[in-house]
Formats: sequence, structure tokens, C-alpha cells
Amino acid sequence: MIETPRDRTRPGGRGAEREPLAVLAGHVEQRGLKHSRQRDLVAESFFSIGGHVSIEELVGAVRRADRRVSVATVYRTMRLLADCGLAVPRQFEGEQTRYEPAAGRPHHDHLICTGCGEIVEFANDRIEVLQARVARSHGFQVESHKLELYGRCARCRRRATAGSAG
Amino acid sequence: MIETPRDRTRPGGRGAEREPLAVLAGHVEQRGLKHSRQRDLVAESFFSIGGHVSIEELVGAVRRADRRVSVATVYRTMRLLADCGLAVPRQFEGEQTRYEPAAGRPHHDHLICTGCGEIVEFANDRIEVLQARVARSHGFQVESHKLELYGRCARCRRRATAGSAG
DNA sequence: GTGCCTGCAAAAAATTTGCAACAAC
DNA sequence: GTTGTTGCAAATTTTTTGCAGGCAC
Repeated sequence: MIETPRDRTRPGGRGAEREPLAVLAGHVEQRGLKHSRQRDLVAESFFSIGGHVSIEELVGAVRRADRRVSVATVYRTMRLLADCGLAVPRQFEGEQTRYEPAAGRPHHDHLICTGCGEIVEFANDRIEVLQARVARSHGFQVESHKLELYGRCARCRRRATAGSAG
Repeated sequence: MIETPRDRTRPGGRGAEREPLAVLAGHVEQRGLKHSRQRDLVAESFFSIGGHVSIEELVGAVRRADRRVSVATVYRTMRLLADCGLAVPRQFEGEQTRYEPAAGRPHHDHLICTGCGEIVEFANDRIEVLQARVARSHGFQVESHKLELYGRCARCRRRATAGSAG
């Protein structure tokens, strides 16, 4: 359901799920934190789902493995993942926060289907260049940006056209 | 504090505050709603402030004129203004919803200073064209979009540079 | 008078936090 | 054993809603 920007292929393909857990372990150790079963479970679920997950969805996935994991733990773990750069929080229009895996993934923006909720990632250097230029012309130095395009994906448009003669 | 996109001058200048109230009155009448003092007060305050106001700020402004106006009324009135196209809700990173006046104002996007919170509007047709093109290439038909550039405004950068060498 | 509007307080929804029990090193 | 972690529930924050009384027409 989720496309990756351009054709960038990542080493390891689906196997890339393994590496972030090592990064997490390193981060945990380095900061004098402790290892925990729940944390692993949340991280594993998160990386195996692989894209734009809401806390609610993640809690569901985690609880399939362990019914007793609390919402608070999932929130706390996701913040930890964000802190060590393994997850990026995304806040789409009217929705609750979602997280996407970030390990080694380059910057990109999002297309969001208002029909089915599908989220497609894209990257466009020319837009980035123009953004930087606009910012500069206003004396701003850009630190981050958010570009979200909301609309109907091809499938939803087809469905709509099929349903009613226009 | 708020720049308008490009050099588009609007007829009436600051006097343009008057017209929206007439539009509101028409909308209210047309839909069989009733006129109220509080509603006028909220709308007046909103249009006289003139840009990117949070409900909290607006409540503050309104209460300077009438201490008893409730938060609920402000929320309800702003939704009414949004319904009749006189205000647009904007949700910036981590902040509560803000509203900006929309009467006759063309589309634009935002630069937000992460230092002082200043919000600058801008419009860039080339970015819009590229956005539409990207969307099309993914089979999407864009309905709306959100482009926000976060960074430091000139003043905040100057201040930072002055404070620390390096 | 009828019906929309208001203020208040309670409800909702999403997220955070205090705390006592618990687990990791 | 010390210290970080967890689950639970309560607190927070922002916004919405139910309701009884009030105001507009």
C-alpha cells in the first residue's frame, strides 16, 4: 500500500527490519536505559508493519502478541524511537499522530487519499529547491517543512466515476 | 506582522473588515439563523485582529469587551465563519487550531518562525504546478494541500548570531 | 410564543504523567 | 539492591455537546 519515494532500493530489503533494533539497543545502552520485553515487542511490531502507523493500530498489533501491554508503554516507546531517530511522528489532517520508520530513509513528502486513506510518499527536488528559495526571499532559514497533498487516488476516482454518471 | 502574499492589494484596505460582517449577516439570515450580540462580537474581534488567531487568543480579545462570553460560543462562531467561507482553520505543528480571515483572499501557504512564532504567508505558482504534476504522476487528483515551512526568521537569526560567536 | 443561541459543565479524544509494583543489570 | 520500566488510572489539553434558561423575531 505504501510506495517508497523514487526507486531507491534499500540494502537488505525487508531484512532491513533487523538493523533498527540494533540501533535501538545501542541507544538504550548508551543512555543507561534498560532493556525490556515490551519495548522490543513495540519496536518489532512497528518495524514489521513498516509505515505510517497510528498508536491505536500499533497497540492493536502489539496486543496480538501480548494482551497486557499498555497504551502508555506504546506512547513511551514510540517517543524513544523518535528520540533516537528511528521513527518520525507525522500529523496528518484531523488524524491522530502516526509514526513512520526513519532508519536511513531520505526526506520525502506525502500524498494522502481522502477517500481510502492511502498514504503515498514522494520526493521532488525541484519543489524543495523552490521552497528554500521562497524562504530565503523572506529572510527565513528553513529547518523543516511539511508538504501534504490531499486528494483522490486513482482507485477511488475510478470507483466514484463508476458509481455515478457525470 | 503578517505579510500578505505578493503585492495583491485588496479594495478597501483596512476597511475590508466591514464587508465580511455583511456576508455573515446574509449567511445567518439565509439559513434561518438568528442574529446575536456575541456572534457579532466574536466576528468583529476576529476580523479586527486580522490573522492566524487561536481560539484562546480570540477568547481573550472578545472578553476584553464582554467578560462573560463563553469559550463554546467562540468555537461555535468560528465554525460558523468557516462554514460560510469567511475563515479558514489552520493547524500548525504542535499548536492548537488557528483561524485566518478568508474573505476574497487567494490561496497561499505559510512560513512559520520556530523562534518567535511569526507567521508569514506566501504564494508560489511554480510550486503549485509541480505539486499538481507530482500528484498526477501518482494518479491523484489534488483537492487541497498543506505546505508549511518551519525555520528561523531574519530577526531571530540575527538575535542568535549576536548572542553567541561561532 | 417558537426556536435559535448562550453559558456552564460534563463529555470526548489524544496524549502525558504520578505512582506503586516489577523487572533488568 | 538500585534504578529504570510497566500498567493503571488520573490528569491534561483541546474541542464538542447536552441542557436549561435567555434572547431574537
